[in-house]
Amino acid sequence: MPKIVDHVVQRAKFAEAAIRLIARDGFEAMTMRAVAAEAGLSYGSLFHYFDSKDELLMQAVRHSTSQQTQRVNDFSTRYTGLTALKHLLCDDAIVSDSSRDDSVVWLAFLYKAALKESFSEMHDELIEGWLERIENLIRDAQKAGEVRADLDARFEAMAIWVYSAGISQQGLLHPGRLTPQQQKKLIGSYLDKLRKN
Amino acid sequence: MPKIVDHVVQRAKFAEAAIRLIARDGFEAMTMRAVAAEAGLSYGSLFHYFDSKDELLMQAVRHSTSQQTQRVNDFSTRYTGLTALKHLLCDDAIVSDSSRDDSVVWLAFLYKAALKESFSEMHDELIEGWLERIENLIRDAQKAGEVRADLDARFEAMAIWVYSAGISQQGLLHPGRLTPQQQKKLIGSYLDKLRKN
Amino acid sequence: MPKIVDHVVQRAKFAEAAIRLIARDGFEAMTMRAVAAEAGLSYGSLFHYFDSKDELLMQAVRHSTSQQTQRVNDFSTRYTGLTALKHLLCDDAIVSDSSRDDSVVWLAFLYKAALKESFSEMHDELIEGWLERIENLIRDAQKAGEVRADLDARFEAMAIWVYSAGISQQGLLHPGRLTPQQQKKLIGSYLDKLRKN
Amino acid sequence: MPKIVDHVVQRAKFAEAAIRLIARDGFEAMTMRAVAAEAGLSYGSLFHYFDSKDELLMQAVRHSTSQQTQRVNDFSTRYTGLTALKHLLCDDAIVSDSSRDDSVVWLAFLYKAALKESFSEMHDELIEGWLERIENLIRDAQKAGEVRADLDARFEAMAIWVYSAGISQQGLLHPGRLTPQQQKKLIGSYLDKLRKN
DNA sequence: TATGAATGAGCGTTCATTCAT
DNA sequence: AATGAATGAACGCTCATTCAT
Repeated sequence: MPKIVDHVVQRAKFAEAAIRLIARDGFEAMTMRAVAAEAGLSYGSLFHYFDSKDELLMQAVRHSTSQQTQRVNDFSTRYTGLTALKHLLCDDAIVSDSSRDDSVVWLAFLYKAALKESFSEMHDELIEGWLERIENLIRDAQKAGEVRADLDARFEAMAIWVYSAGISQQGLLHPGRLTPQQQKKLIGSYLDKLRKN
Repeated sequence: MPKIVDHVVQRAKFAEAAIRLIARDGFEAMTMRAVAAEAGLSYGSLFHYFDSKDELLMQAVRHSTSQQTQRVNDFSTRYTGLTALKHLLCDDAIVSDSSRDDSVVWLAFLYKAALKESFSEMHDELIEGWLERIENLIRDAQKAGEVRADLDARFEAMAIWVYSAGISQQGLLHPGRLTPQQQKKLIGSYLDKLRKN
Repeated sequence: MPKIVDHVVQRAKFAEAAIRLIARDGFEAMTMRAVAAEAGLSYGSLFHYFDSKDELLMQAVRHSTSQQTQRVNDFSTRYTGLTALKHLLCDDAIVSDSSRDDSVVWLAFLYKAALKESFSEMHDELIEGWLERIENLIRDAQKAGEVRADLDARFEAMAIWVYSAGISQQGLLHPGRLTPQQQKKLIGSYLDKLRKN
Repeated sequence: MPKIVDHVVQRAKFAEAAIRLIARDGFEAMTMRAVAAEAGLSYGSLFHYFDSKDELLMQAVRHSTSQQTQRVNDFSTRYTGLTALKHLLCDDAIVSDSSRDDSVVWLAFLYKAALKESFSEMHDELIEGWLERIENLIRDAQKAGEVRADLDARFEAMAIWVYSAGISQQGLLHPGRLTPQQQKKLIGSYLDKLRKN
């Protein structure tokens, strides 16, 4: 019988190592050798788990977004409507020290998505998931009377999404100018504009 | 004197070639040889005009933003206040086929700015210029009674900026989902929220 | 006892898989993993049956030549002298679609034999067997009065051998220019030159 | 002005180095680094002159065959008919120590030609040239009354070609069994069979 | 100044072989 | 015996940068 190993665990180790290295120097400057070393595993084994460097990036993105998703799900069970939306956006958009790594990985991924079909498709799917989630929360908030009923939920979801994408981007690039507090304020200010009266 | 003009012209040729190649395959995939070939100039001369590949990227960004600035200046002389702001944002944010190249270069630049001091500094300066411009237009609009006087112009400028950055990003990645029309609508919808009553 | 049969059967399975893969892309492009997959057996077990990739090639050659030998033996029991020789040569030299795989493996083996002692020795032994067989058939034919008695059987055997080696090689490389019919005609034409009057 | 170098000379240096290394260990075992070192030139420059390792092999084959062709041309101007043919074949087929390198390169090339279209095409063209040359010499010999007029020149050219290919192959693999003298004798013996009477 | 040849460190990836289970 | 995960040296190839002309 072969050595028994948990593929999921090994892939996660590599993905986490990749996230740290991408955050430090970018995806292109990250070498596969460095990933193996950072993960504390051998160079050769890296290629048992990932067919290519690009696939490793995809897994890194899945890893970091699934962690976010998990946190978001926690909020969803505790809050509803506009409050849930605020938590979702704050968790998603706000770039603090603790989430800087994920943000750089995300930016690397966006860059790839702008250039390569396979990444673009994955990006599409991820975004569609977020958009639906936001749209549904807006509808909930409309039903609960928190948000003006005349707004088009889909359109507002898109607006909220691009807004938080912008905040995330600028928060990453200018942590001094756009502190977490300011990011929260921007989001709060935007959501207030949706409120009934 | 004519030599200096030549120098500027050559740099512009290289910058334009770089923009096309970055838009096609990304900055890392762009080779210096390919830039020279695309520009129709010799390989060796490229290094007379740019000390490094990174410097060429910076010049490409300067080239593409200066063209935008020029267009924006045209609007500024013809319009004022909220109308000028709308033109500025539409020109800056909206990603159509014709501006896709510039948008990819900008994304490559953002990615670098997230990782490398020298790019980050340049990004800072560029953004600061845009922010001031937006802030001043908001103040003008407030003076003209177009925009509510109780709003903090600086804060709203920041909000507008991140919003348009998000639109630009998503417009690049999802030209199908976020068409130029929808981008305009998003901007218009946002500016409307600033209007008095 | 049944274990030994199994052993032989497994080796044959691997050898046949190797033959198919070598014929497709060459020995160097053939990976041990691919052999195991093609054979439908596990990767690790391959190394229980063969100490190295080179040994697998040797076994592949043995496998394909032993099949030829078997066919040749059939002819030997049914025919004698020049007729047997003709059958032997046609079976050995002629490259049809069905024997292309074996021919590529043989070429890979020749190439190795030109470079590596261990392969060269094996090649020597195989050739020596063929040469003796041919020589004996020529002698038989001489005794039977089919072939001129003044010819040196050993020398003619060598000539026949290199001739058929050349046909085999060119038949493999130019199936269009050197069809099975033409190959047969070349062999027939040559053997005719040995005939008494 | 750039450094002035003779591309043809540089390519020849690399090709000769490649020929020596292929003859020693085979094409697959030959590394590009070793070629550069053997040629006394830098590793990087190798790729200015050859886009790939396969292209280097092609050039090595062209280099070694063009040398042969040159020698053959010398014979052609000095001899005619059967005598010229004998010189052509002896030069082409006979594997002595001095031509062993070329023969191994040729075998490596044959192996590639059996597997890869681009090599196969090049092989085709080379062979066609040789076949025509042989055919013409046979016709000349027929006109001169040296060779029986009833023979099909094209068919006999093919026969001679495969015969000499076989001799070359076996001469390479068994220099002990098939010495240059024996090779000459085989060729002479074959040509005698074509002679009138 | 202009040119393109030269350089070599460094990359992603491969893969025969080993070995723990 | 059987399995497939682990290993790491080695490969072809790239390319920014340097430099001789």
